[in-house]
Amino acid sequence: MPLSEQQILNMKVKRKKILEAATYLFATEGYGGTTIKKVSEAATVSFGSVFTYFKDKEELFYTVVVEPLEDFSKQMLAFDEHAENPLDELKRMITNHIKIFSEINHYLQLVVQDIGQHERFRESFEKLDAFHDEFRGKVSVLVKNGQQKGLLEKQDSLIVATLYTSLLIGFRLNSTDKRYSDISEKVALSTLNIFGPIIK
Amino acid sequence: MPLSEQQILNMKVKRKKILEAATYLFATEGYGGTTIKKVSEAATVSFGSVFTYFKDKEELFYTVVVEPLEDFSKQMLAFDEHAENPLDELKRMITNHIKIFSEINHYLQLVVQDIGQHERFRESFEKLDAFHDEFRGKVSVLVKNGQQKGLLEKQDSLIVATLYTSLLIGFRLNSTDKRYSDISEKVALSTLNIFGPIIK
Amino acid sequence: MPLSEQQILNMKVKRKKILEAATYLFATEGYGGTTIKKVSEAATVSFGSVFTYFKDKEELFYTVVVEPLEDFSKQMLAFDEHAENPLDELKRMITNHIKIFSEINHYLQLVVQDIGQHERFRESFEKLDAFHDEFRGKVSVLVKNGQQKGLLEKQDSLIVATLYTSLLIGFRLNSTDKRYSDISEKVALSTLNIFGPIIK
Amino acid sequence: MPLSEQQILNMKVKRKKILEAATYLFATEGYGGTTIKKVSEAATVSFGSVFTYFKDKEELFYTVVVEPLEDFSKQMLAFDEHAENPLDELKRMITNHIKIFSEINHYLQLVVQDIGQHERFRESFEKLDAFHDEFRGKVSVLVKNGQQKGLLEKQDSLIVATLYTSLLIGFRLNSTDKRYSDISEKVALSTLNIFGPIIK
DNA sequence: TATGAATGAGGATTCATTCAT
DNA sequence: GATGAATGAATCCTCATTCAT
Repeated sequence: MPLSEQQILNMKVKRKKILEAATYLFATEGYGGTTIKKVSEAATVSFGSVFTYFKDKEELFYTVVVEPLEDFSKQMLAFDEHAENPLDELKRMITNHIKIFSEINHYLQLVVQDIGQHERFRESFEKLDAFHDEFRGKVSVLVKNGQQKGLLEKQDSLIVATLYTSLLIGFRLNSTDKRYSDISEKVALSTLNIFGPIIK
Repeated sequence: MPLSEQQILNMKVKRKKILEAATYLFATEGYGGTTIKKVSEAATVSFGSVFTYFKDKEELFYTVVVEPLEDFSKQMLAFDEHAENPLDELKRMITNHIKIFSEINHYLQLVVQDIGQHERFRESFEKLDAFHDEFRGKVSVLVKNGQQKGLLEKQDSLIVATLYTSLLIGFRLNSTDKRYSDISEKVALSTLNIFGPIIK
Repeated sequence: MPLSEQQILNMKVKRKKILEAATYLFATEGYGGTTIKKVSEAATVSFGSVFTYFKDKEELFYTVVVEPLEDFSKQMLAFDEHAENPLDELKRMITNHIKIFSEINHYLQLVVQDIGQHERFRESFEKLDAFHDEFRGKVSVLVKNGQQKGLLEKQDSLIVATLYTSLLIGFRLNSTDKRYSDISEKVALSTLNIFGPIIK
Repeated sequence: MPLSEQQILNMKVKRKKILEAATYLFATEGYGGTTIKKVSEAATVSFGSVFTYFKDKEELFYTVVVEPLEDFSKQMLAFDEHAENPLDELKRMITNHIKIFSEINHYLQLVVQDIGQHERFRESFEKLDAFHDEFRGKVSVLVKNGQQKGLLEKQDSLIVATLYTSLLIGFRLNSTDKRYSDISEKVALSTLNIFGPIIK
């Protein structure tokens, strides 16, 4: 007797509630500071249910880090590195990225934790690392494109791409409480500078 | 019976060994993943000794975060925001900062953890935050100085200062394994761009 | 709506599969080491079904111990304690018993567990104990019979009967892996000695 | 600062109390039915102390099975398989073994559990098995010796030795409650029969 | 001050049992 | 009857902290 539509739906909702609670808690209290009991309470789910959906705490953490990555990755890579006008594309990209980052406060904390303790969270770290490489690579191509067209000054494009990621991450970490939106335009403009635009 | 010179020295050495071990462990395994036993073993110190030097785990963490801050702060603030030639000073400053950051891999992990979980580590976070404000403020003054002298393009100097910190932090986080030194010069040059130098 | 023939048959088959799986698991992994999930998987039956057939784990264990007892008892008592020729009867009996025991490896493990932990498994233990008494009694009568006919040397017949049971049990326990059949004839002969046959 | 004599003594006592409580509980309630809490209470020791002395439950079980083996083994092997008069030696041995077994009620339950679930308790089982082999081998030599001297009838000596062990184990299991001592002499005499003594 | 055994509260995990479908 | 998700009590184990030596 297979599960009914309704049951499957309920389960999906439940699973999502757990993941959301876990994301928040892992981010704000760390892996060790997060207990399954806290998660179950925050998700308004029974204690045992957490284990119905996730084998153990580690799998829960892994899922919380890796599962959003696909969607996040898609958003972050949504720019055209071969654009006719690389400078415009760059501006659009930056604005977009800042917007994306402004919405993933907790997730980013998780990511940073995972990176910092990559020995401990090896598997999920590898996924993150793979994405990071892909992302930097693509940004780097766009930068080269801009440089060849004489729109950006010559710099090591991979380094610049890395600095750009660094900036995105670091800025989000630095701005825990403040509202991004108020200043995002200014931020975007200043950020563009990192790429050394020749005519703005 | 007062302690002999030698004893006092031994105790200082021991305390330092504990702090070093704790820094490494807190950074790589997190607060929850770090146990006093691990610390004592990594420091080649008896289990009980850790409690001789630190009241409890929390105090150990606090110390590990806050104690290096004084020295770190001094190094980070060692630039002249009223320099005659702000652009040169900026270059000098960046190079210096990158060098400093290259040496504090583990400590920075700690800092990021502390910031991310500032609810949990309130006291130490406040110290970090205070330093951050001071630092940004001073950088911001230097930037304004440069702008007034027409050497830097006009931007919101506080935002730029924040981005600069973000970049320093983010870049260090991103470069877990690679050797900074190999690329630090290029990084410094690209980083300068953030400040919008008009003539380089 | 009464159940169809087929349904009733299916249920009997299912029940039996569960009992067989449970016998094996209780025997090899102990009561505590056996979980309902394992049983359901080994019986290729759904998790919930185990509870359809057995109220709880305890009832399952009880059934697994007690239900085979009736049949086992019948087989074990299938000898004539008033036989004309007690020595021949004894030989026949021993051979038969050894054969029976050779086929009940797992069940015997269960029995021994039950006996060893009789406090815990009081109810089933009582059934086992009752059978044991009956069995020893009947063997003892046969032995006395033989002694009176001058075919067996005088010994305490109940003690001998107890030793005989002990030997059957002990030998089965000792021979986990080896094939009984290869040596069963020799074993039977040597076992006979316990009864002190005067002319063999 | 090494532990004082007194402390070391206390620890030995504590360790022994735990082992005794564990032996009793494992024997009467099984591995799964025995909880660390029960053990600690029965040993009048704090819960945590059990883990100070034994890494985990499994190690506790292992120790409880294997540690007494050395002493037990020594006692059980204390007979001369090359004795001038094998029959006398056999009698002495049997009496001695019955006495030994009369004192190890709980331990034997443990052993039987270990054997029955040898898959689960592989390591300790191997130790038991090794002893069993040695024991049977030595008994077998004594039997052969007796047979060559015409004091015992010809039988497969290894099978007889196995039957003998079986009987010792089986009898102990069968006699949970009764006092051995009352009947041990009769038991010894009847047991001797297994070896087929020609003149008694 | 140094040491490491003692303690028990707290946390992860398991699992028998219930129950809605 | 059949199924398997939901539940939380019970269990193993860890570990910060205490304290006797």
